[in-house]
Amino acid sequence: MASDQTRTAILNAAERLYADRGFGDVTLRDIVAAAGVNLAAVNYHFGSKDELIAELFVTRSLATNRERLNELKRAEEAGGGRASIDSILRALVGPTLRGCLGPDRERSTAARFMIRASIESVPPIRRIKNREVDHLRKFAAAMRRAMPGRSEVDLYWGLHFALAMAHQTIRDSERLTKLSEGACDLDDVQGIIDRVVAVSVMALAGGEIKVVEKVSVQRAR
Amino acid sequence: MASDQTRTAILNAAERLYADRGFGDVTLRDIVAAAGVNLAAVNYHFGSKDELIAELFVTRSLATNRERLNELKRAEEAGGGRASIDSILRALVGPTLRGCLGPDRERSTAARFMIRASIESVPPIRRIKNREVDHLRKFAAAMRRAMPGRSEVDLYWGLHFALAMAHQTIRDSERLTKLSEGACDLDDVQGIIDRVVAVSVMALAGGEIKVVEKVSVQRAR
DNA sequence: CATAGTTTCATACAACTGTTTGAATTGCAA
DNA sequence: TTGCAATTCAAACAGTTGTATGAAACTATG
Repeated sequence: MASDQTRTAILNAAERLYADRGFGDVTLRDIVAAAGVNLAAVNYHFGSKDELIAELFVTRSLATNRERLNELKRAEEAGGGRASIDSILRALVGPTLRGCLGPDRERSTAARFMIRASIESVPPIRRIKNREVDHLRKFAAAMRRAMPGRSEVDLYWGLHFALAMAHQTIRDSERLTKLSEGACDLDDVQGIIDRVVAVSVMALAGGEIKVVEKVSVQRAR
Repeated sequence: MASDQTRTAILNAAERLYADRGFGDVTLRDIVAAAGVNLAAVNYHFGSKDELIAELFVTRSLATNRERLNELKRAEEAGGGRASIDSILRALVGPTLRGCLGPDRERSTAARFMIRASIESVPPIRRIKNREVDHLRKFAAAMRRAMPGRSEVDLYWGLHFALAMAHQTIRDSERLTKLSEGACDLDDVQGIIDRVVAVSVMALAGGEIKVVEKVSVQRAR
């Protein structure tokens, strides 16, 4: 049963290539060359190029969502059923940022692939991506519990901005490095997470120091 | 001299198509069909597809930068030589947001094209885009003057986050609309600009917050 | 009007895309 | 071993891509 070997070789090669170069200019021939398998193997094992992409996206999407929800659950348990806004946002942006940035990018391929997928809206993915909203709704609900005084609209914008900062940091880390001439350390993942979370919390809490102190405590560990 | 007519027809059609559907799946034949000109006209007037894209990007890039700098200059004059951090950030994200969002998207094609260009990194554009850093440096300098007490790193991150929120809002406005079930009004451009600027200013001006964070950093090391 | 230079056009080209085919090979059960 | 299904492979397919060609149509100047 060597079929599994070929299948996973294709999946791994495709994920890496898509993560590195985007969906636009990666051909099936590139993938099979990188995987060391025959061209027809893709269609044999997956049916079509689109189905390969879809499988890749679904698998990784579920994994990322699971990781986020696990972290959210841990935060809620630690807080006696109600997580702090700080820890909620940390659960939201932490997994992706940790996966994409930092010096050890072993697992990062998966996360970088997801970033690509969230940027280049290719048809097979677009059809699936609607479910992401349902996933984010869980975080919106947790945020509502953490900040009952805040309006729905403010909460949604806060969530949106948190994801925006995280994603853009991953996508365009190069520009920030150039602009700051290396002063902004993109390898300090924990620092980046702290920063993104701190700004998001400020945006939601209107700059209350109490909340912020919590951030600093976690950062110092 | 009807050549100009054909040239601009191609430029307009290409810009609109690229803005709407991305660089990935817009062919020269799509462009010439939309422009109502012959297929060979593109290569005759621009040399190649890549040169067409490059010209489009350079033109629009200069226009956007000019608009931003004009707004920055006005803000600096109004402030007697030193613009407020608020107005600087407004000059940075305002033009793009106004161009891309809102109910009257007549001029938006140019701005949406620029967003596409900043997302899908196609070779002819990638070669040019390094100049953007020089442009952003002017805003970084203005921010430095407005907040002399702030560290360079904090300023760069603030600039980076401001752009991140603006771009993501344009790019993924659909998700926010769905998530909030229409509660977040993407047509209220001025409100969005205010929101992005407010959060960015908070991220930069949250004085005590940053101090606390800095202390915690020292403790952490 | 005539003519030189510019612009348009239909058409063809070579390269590349995802997909299919049918034969060859493999691994395992009888 | 024999037989059979699953898998791999080289080759070819039809479609699309950006680009090139050479003739036709046009424009403006003498």
